[in-house]
Parts: sequence; structure tokens; C-alpha cells
Amino acid sequence: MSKGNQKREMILKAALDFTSQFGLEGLSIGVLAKKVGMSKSGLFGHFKSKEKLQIMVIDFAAQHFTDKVIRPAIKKDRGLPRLIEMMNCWEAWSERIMKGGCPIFSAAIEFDDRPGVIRNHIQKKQSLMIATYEKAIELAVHEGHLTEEANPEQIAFELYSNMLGYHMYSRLLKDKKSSEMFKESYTKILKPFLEQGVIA
Amino acid sequence: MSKGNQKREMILKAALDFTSQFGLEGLSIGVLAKKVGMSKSGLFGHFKSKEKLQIMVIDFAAQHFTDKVIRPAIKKDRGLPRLIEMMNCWEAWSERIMKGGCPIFSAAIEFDDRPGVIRNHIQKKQSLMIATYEKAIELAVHEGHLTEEANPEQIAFELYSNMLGYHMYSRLLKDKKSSEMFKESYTKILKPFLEQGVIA
DNA sequence: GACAAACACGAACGATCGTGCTATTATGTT
DNA sequence: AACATAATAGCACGATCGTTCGTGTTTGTC
Repeated sequence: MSKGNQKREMILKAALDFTSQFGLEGLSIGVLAKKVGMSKSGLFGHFKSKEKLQIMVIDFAAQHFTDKVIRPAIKKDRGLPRLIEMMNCWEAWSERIMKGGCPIFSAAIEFDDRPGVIRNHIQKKQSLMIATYEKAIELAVHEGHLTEEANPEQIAFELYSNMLGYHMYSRLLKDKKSSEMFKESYTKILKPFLEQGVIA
Repeated sequence: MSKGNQKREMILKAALDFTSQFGLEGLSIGVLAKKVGMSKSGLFGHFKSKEKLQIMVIDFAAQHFTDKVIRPAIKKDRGLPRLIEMMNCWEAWSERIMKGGCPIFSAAIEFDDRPGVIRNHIQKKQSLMIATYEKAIELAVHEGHLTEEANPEQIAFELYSNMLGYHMYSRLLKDKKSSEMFKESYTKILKPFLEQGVIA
């Protein structure tokens, strides 16, 4: 990788940290430049506009999510084990790896009512993530871990909701039981569809 | 009410609309002043600082929530009917009354990682709202609508998660099935605890 | 009707925002 | 080594930010 790309990667890492804490809009070029020890215009040159920087931060976050959540989960067996690993890895990612919680959630709520390129981009990434969860649920049905009554779309909605709830309880409310409640909750979501003999 | 208070109420209404769409931080005094047809300094005089304005917007939102969700629900019978009304009224409030969705959710995710007066204030309001839901669940147990196994804290977490999920599906993803999935989901959450003969 | 208080305005402040320009220094390619 | 390209810095721009100040105007009270 060229030196320029390396530097850009480093900037994006810092920008992601920042976004995770202060949102995509709170991300300021001046402050970011100071944090990475560059001049405003020097940093700006890498991205040509703030909007492009924001887009790249979203892509970077999505990549990060894939690396830390999806990729480890794929190592687990298809079906329920993988699905549950996806939930647990997400929790670890949101709680310990990102210092300000899931950056996509922050960005999504920030931009959900502001039409434009950024909103579309976030929407695409979130849809993709949800689709990945739906796929994992389908696979669990095909593997015979969940019954045919399991509706992947509905269950994905419920699991996704659960992640949001955990994010809020853990980040805003600092509720110490949030992790327990999170696990209890997704267990309850899956339980009605477990095939006999399968233990979640 | 004095004329000043009337005017302040009107400003807060506009500020709430704004917050619902662009967040508490996106709320700008200059833009808000233009929207209500006042000068920046004239509007500023009502609040003494931006932070105080933000605090008052949060209070106003909480009041609004109480008026549109809690108060109507209290008219229903104690227990399950009231609890379900709280869910449905919240959906209506978030979806139709607030043009940018639940403003507290936006503000909460925006400020969850920024220590300070505002974060504390949002936290207090959210805790209060969750406590209200927990109380309603307890009441449903006492009324004999839900079994003793129902844990109000856990169920409140699940219902709250559900609201967040709905908010995201409806606002960001524009998913047409979000309302159905929302109802299906909270029905599933309550179902394991329904006493025989009770229909949700 | 007099008087104090509240309300509203315009102008200006220092700060910061995103962005453009120019010049200089590093880097990568032939 | 020569040259083209990319990376970075400094400076300045117009705009907007929250805030202050001084000055009228409206309001409510006695």
C-alpha cells in the first residue's frame, strides 16, 4: 500500500473513533486534523469534501464490522452456532472495540430524516447487515436447527431491535444488567423455533 | 399564561420539530429564529444559553410524550389493555405526530457518549419512561393478566428494544412492514406470560 | 397614567466551520 | 538522476455559530 493510502487509513481510523462518539455530523475536519497531527487543508486534500469523508467513514465502519463480527462468525458452524456468534461478536464489537458504541447506529439515527447521499449510503449498509442476519437465520432453518415456522424477516427485525436496545441500555443508561438482558432476550426470540434436541 | 410564556411555548414547539429531524445538536438558534420569525438575539433572550434551550426542548418532548402516549393510555383499563395502548400510542406518536420520529431517541443516541448536563437530563427522562413501562407491566401481573413469571424489568427492555427497532425500520429503512412486525414482535414478547383466557 | 419588568431588535464579537489557492516537500516511475 | 504526481502546509475566504451589549418597545402592576 502506498504511503498516502496508509495515512488515509490512519485518518479514517481516527474519524471512526470520533464518529462513534460524536456522530457523523459532529465530525469536524479541523478537530480531526488536530487529533492526527495534520493541517486542516492537508487532511482535506485526502477527501476533497466533507461529504466524501463521511461516506468513506461509513464504508470504513462497515468494513470494520465485517472484520470483527461477520468474519469470526463464519468460522463457526452454519446455522444456530453462527447466528449466536454473530450476536455475541456484535456485542463485543459495540461494547469494547468501538469506544462510543456502534457508529452505524449513531449515524443512522442522525441521518434518518435527512435525505441525501449520506442517508442513502447508511441505508444501504444497514439493509445489507440485516440481510446478512436474515441469511444466517435461513441457514439455521435449512440446517434443521430452527423449525420451518421461523420467519427470517421477522426474527431479524427482533434481533436487530434487541441490538438497539442493548446499545441504549449499555451506553446511555449504563445499566449493568444490559448484557444479561440482551442474551436473555435473543434466547427468548429464538426459543419458540428451536427444533427438539437443539440447544441454543 | 403571559404573552412571553406563550411565545416561548411556540418556539419550543418549533424547536421540537427541528430536533426530531436534525437532532439536539443540529438545532441552531439562528435557523430556529428564522423559522419562527424572530431575531437571533430576541429568541436567545428567552433561554439565556443554548444548553438551557436544549434542556427545555427535552422537557418539552417529555411533556409531549406524556400528553400523547401516557395520558391516553391511562384511560384504558389497568393491566394489559393499558400496556398495549401505550405501545400503540407510542407508535402513532413517533410515526405521525412527530415528523422526524421520536425526538428522545435521536437525542439519546446523539448524547450517549458526551458527559454533561444534557446527557444526564436525557438519561433521567429515558429512565423515567422505562420505569413507567415497568410499572404498567407490574400492574398487568397484579391484575392477573400476566403470570408471576413475567419479569417487568426484562420485558420492559424487550418492549423498549422493539420501539427502537420500529423507529429504525420505519424511519431509515422505510420498511412498509415495520408496523406489522412491531405488533407481531410485542405480541410475541408478551405471549409466554399470558394467563389462560386472557387475549392480548 | 406612571413605572418597572419583560420582550425584542440590530450590530458586533471571537470562534469555528468547510473550502479554495499557492507553494513546498515527499514519493513513485521511468 | 529526471520528472510527474501526490501529500502537506499556510493563509484567507465567506458563512455560520453562540453570545453580549445597548436601545428601544411592549406588557403587566400599582
